Amino acid sequence: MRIATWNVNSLKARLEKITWWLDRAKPDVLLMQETKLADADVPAAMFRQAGYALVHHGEGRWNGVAIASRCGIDAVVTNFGEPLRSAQTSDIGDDEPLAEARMISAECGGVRLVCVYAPNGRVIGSSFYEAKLVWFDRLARWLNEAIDSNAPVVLGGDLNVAPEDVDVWDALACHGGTHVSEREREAFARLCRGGFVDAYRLLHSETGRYTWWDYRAGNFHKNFGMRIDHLLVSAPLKPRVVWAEIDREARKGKPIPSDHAPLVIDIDGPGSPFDAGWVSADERIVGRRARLG
DNA sequence: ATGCCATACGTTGTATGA
Repeated sequence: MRIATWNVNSLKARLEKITWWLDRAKPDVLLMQETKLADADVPAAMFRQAGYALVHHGEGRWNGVAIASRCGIDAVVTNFGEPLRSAQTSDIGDDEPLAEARMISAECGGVRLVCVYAPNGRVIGSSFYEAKLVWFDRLARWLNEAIDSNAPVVLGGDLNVAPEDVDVWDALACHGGTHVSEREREAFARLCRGGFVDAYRLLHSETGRYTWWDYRAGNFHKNFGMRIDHLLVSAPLKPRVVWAEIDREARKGKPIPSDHAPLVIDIDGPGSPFDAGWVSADERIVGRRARLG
């Protein structure tokens, strides 16, 4: 079983790229974030033609999460099982980050998938940063209450946290910003203490592997990125993960790609092979010298 | 990176992203 996650940065703008990628990587389940669509506007026909059922949880302009599956979709949960209330709703408290479409979950082929898009945080110490941490609290609470960690579960998506310094291109340059702060990393670590393990790091110890690169300043070409998209697996799945890769090829070329690349894992057996397009360690060093020089 | 690119919404600009 092949499971993938991809922040598509607009499902509408990425239709052609996604169609290409479904045929390329042939995932059984694809978790998507930043669809930027209302539920009524999802391109269900495209996914159906490609052989996938689609469930979506969106609000329109921002955020939006979806799961495409070709091995069934059952028991769908959105927004931690609560109604999506707008920020204008008067009874919503500061500790109730329910106004944004950032979570959808479903059971596909015997695995419970939890697809999330964590808030960005913007600036450390800002209200957005605090809201990000509150959102992680809410996620941890829902996992604790609603999820059996002794069952096969995959928690995946854009978590907007680089768990370790090796997960960013330059730890010094990133220091003081969001995605790498102690409190954000603690929120990530708490998920792992709750029984989940970072499936990519199970199989890859190398540095220089990222899932996001800024569109600007040639950052992709220089491999100045961050590993902020993750697939965390519950304990029963840990010994069943046989392969993991970040598809750097999907971040290239025309039409314009998302600024994130898909992350893929195979459970039990290998899926359809593809070349993820990673350069050698030596080439990465050349890129680094070019910046420092 | 100080927002250099990209998205949506909407209209000659604003909000957001990580």
